[in-house]
Amino acid sequence: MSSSGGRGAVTMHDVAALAGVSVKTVSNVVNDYPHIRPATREKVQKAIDELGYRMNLSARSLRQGRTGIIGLALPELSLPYFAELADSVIRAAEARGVVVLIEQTGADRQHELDVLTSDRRQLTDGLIFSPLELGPDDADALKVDYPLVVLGERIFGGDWDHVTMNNVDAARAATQHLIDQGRRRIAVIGAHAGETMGSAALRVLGYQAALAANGIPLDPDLIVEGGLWHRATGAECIDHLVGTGVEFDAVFGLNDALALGALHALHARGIDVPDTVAVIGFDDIEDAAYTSPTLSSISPGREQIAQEAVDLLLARIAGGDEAFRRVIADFALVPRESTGS
Amino acid sequence: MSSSGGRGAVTMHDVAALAGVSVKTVSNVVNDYPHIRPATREKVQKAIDELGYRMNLSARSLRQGRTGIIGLALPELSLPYFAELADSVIRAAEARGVVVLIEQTGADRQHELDVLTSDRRQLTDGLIFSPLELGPDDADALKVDYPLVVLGERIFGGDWDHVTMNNVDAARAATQHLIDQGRRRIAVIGAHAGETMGSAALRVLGYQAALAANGIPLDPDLIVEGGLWHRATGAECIDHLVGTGVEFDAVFGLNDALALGALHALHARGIDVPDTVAVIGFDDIEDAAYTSPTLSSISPGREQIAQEAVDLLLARIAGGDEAFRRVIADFALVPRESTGS
DNA sequence: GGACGCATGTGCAACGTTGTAAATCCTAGC
DNA sequence: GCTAGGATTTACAACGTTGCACATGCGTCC
Repeated sequence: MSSSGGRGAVTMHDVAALAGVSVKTVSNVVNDYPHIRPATREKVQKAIDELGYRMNLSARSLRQGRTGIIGLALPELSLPYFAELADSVIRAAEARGVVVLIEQTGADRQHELDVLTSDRRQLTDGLIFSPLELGPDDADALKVDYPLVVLGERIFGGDWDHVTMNNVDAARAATQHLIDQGRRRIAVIGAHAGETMGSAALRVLGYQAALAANGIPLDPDLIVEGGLWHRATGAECIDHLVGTGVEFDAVFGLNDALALGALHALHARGIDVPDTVAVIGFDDIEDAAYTSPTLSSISPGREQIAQEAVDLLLARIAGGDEAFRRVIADFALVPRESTGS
Repeated sequence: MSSSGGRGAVTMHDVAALAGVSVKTVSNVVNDYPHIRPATREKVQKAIDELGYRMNLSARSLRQGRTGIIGLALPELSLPYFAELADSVIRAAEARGVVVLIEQTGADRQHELDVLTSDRRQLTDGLIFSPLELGPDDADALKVDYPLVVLGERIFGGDWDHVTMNNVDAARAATQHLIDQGRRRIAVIGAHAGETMGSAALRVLGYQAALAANGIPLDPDLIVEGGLWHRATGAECIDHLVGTGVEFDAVFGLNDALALGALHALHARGIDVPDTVAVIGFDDIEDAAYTSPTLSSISPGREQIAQEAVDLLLARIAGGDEAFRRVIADFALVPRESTGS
């Protein structure tokens, strides 16, 4: 009856007493120590089952200096890309026997800094960190004394493991796709002025490279600023573009949320997608396949990113090799209706 | 320089030694024990700062029997409703000084049962559980010996706290809204045959009530089954409806994902929304405001649900009152373009 | 026949913190 | 100056587990 749970205080001592062995033997059984006679193992297992024993993880953590918890710090779960990323990270972690503590930074720089030194780091064996606001100037803050894996592009070349994607090439592919459809006046929305690093800057770089490779002149009026990559921002960018009267026949949203906001705003103004304006996004969130029209996008290999990140972190936690690694995930162009496919 | 972090082993003993007090005094300072001389407190604080001391939370947990972590079990984060719910729960928890461990059940019954008895329950002080597949027969499994707050409708009247919404009334309001727009052939998508409990059954009940109240006959052909409430299912439901040739001028998606899938499928078939077919969803996910056309929905008071759930759980963890409570969150109709607003 | 070596099981201490109860310090009251 | 009584501080044990070093048991090799 007593069920399990933990509150109810059945410890290794109880199991040991019932099985007639020492506490340490129970510990050995639980931890799959190899040298145990089958009979003993069975006896102990029976006692465990009978009492509904569950390991006290706090005690184990105290003793081992490990919690079996990894942290995942990201901007916010209500952004679909990060929700899907979290989903993948949790699955990957579960497959490897650890659990995930999620912290939201709200894309606030101070909050991102805080997360690195929070008391909670003491509760996790390591951190997978996806910063949005930290820049090269904050590199020092990332020199932490616990295992850290950084996702994304904001800060290069520090002493930590890094999982990223080739933003430049991916953005170039997205832009090239628009060009292949015959578009020449391609707007980019969500740019971050003044940044030379980070996803925004790199993706704009890829955009420029594609234009250059096709001999299309760069029109600064087609590059629209947009701080937060939310749907609302995407809509505002379109409003801005239309407001300035600049001509455009395609929109490259630096992420899908921006592109979705753009779709929305274009639709509201009666501008046909893709006939009048083609739209492509970046991230390939689940939504992209269900909008009207469906949204072309760049699939960033989210699953791969999540798994690599967890693997790198666990390797770092386990100790061993010293070299910090950079993993670059694969991307793929996913053409859909919004670019006429 | 040594920064903080925790790996690096500075304990209360170190602080005590540096400050020239006992370990317990350090503990007292850290825990804001009232009777400490200001001079002592200052001395200790200085030592703490100097050494960059951080409390070892595993040790504290072991000693106190509490971890400061609460669990949140939900189907999957890639479903926008649950991502947004998780966002709200994490915020609410943070405001109250606890952190959240998320477990995904994948909407699998066995996985939902496992989560209740998992070793991880030992790591959390309590659980907020949003089951999708458990039914009344599983009520016994929910009789656990740790603090539990159940979200949603699947299982009523057990010995646990419950945060829910009035699904029947909300569904009735959604249906009534469609009727108010002059619709009479209203399809429902995502129904679960044979269930008498759970969101699906209750929302269908509200749908039926609205029809009855307006003297509209119930046509079973307009009630379309749909197990998983994903976008893909919503699209399939529309395909099914169209396939059977049954006439309809409105669709009530039992959640927004279904409704979004329906919008998609209707668009693909060239059926105009809302002129030919009006569509309403349920959950009011962020997406609903950005689709084309924007999606009318029922806002379930997600923020309120999250806060109440965390508050109930923390109250239960703190002990105290014995009576199990049921909180019913408010809902609101949010009319948008998809119903002609 | 004795010793060696591996398989198996055990006792003890320690992980870092906090509850308890008791020690010590002060200040006011006489 | 002396003492009661609250304010402060402290020593000790215990939370449940595991690493370590060691004890025991047993088959095998010379």
